Amino acid sequence: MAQRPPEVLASRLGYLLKHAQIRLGEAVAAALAPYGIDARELAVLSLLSAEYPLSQLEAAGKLNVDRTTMVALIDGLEDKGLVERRRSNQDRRKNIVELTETGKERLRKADAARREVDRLFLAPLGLEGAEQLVSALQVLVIGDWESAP
Amino acid sequence: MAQRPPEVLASRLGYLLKHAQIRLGEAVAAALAPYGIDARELAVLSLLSAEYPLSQLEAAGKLNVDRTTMVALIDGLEDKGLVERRRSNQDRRKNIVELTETGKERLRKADAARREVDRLFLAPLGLEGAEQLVSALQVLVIGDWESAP
DNA sequence: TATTGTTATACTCTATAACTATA
DNA sequence: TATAGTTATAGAGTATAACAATA
Repeated sequence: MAQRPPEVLASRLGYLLKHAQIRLGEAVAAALAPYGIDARELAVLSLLSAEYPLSQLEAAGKLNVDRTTMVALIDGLEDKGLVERRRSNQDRRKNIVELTETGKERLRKADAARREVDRLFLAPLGLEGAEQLVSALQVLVIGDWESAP
Repeated sequence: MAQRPPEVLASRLGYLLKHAQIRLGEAVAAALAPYGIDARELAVLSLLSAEYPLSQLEAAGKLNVDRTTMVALIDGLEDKGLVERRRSNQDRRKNIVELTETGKERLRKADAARREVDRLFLAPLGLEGAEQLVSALQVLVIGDWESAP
């Protein structure tokens, strides 16, 4: 297990963000394990479910992963029976990726588990504090895009 | 450059923490480049400056890096003339790592640059919002240790 | 010619195992 | 026997380059 954070580092934004992410990541990984997927695969399923239809390259762009990485990601999800590739009729170079029925069901359950992890993770802040934290992070991460659409 | 975040992901804590870290990390890397060190090397210098004396293994433990990784890290800092190894007299297996005068000076300037990046990064939140965010992250990351000393 | 998906390859980062010296 | 530092090696993860199919 990790040691108590050194005081010099404990006030640095980078350190705090990194370790918050590490701890949340461990909790999410544990919560998702029973569903046989990891956090990134869940993100792929969520994206494909929300924005249809997406080709592999379009999904890769939105998730900020390389297209070669996306091939392996979709391979994995397809092996698990959660998504299917089909050729686009509009552009036969593109693979439209869609969730199977199994994939939709898995997404529903796994995402509920993830939301519960988020809730427990933020619990020490109280309801209001948790909402403030999420809002602040949204300003920092998404705020830029408001002005550059 | 990255695309605007997909709406399904923009409310997820993991996504927000990850991307906040990515953006801050890019800004910090750019700000530190003139000083010839990266964020982790700065963390090593800060730690060695704050807690003296530390052996390589002790420093590795506090920074949560493998001892073999620490060897390479110290090698790099030593090549740059920022730290020096010396055998501990109490236990000749241990390398005490200490900052050189150049290292102290570099730390001072580079850490000022890092603090300025943090300040600018948090500026959209206002002073109070920035303080609230840091406090909330400290509760999430450090809070646990209060009860387990 | 350019783009999409794919494969093979190379690269980066970190961890594991084995060795030396010290305890 | 165990620990600290080191080195060499292996592994995971990702990116780069080249290729086939399609536009």
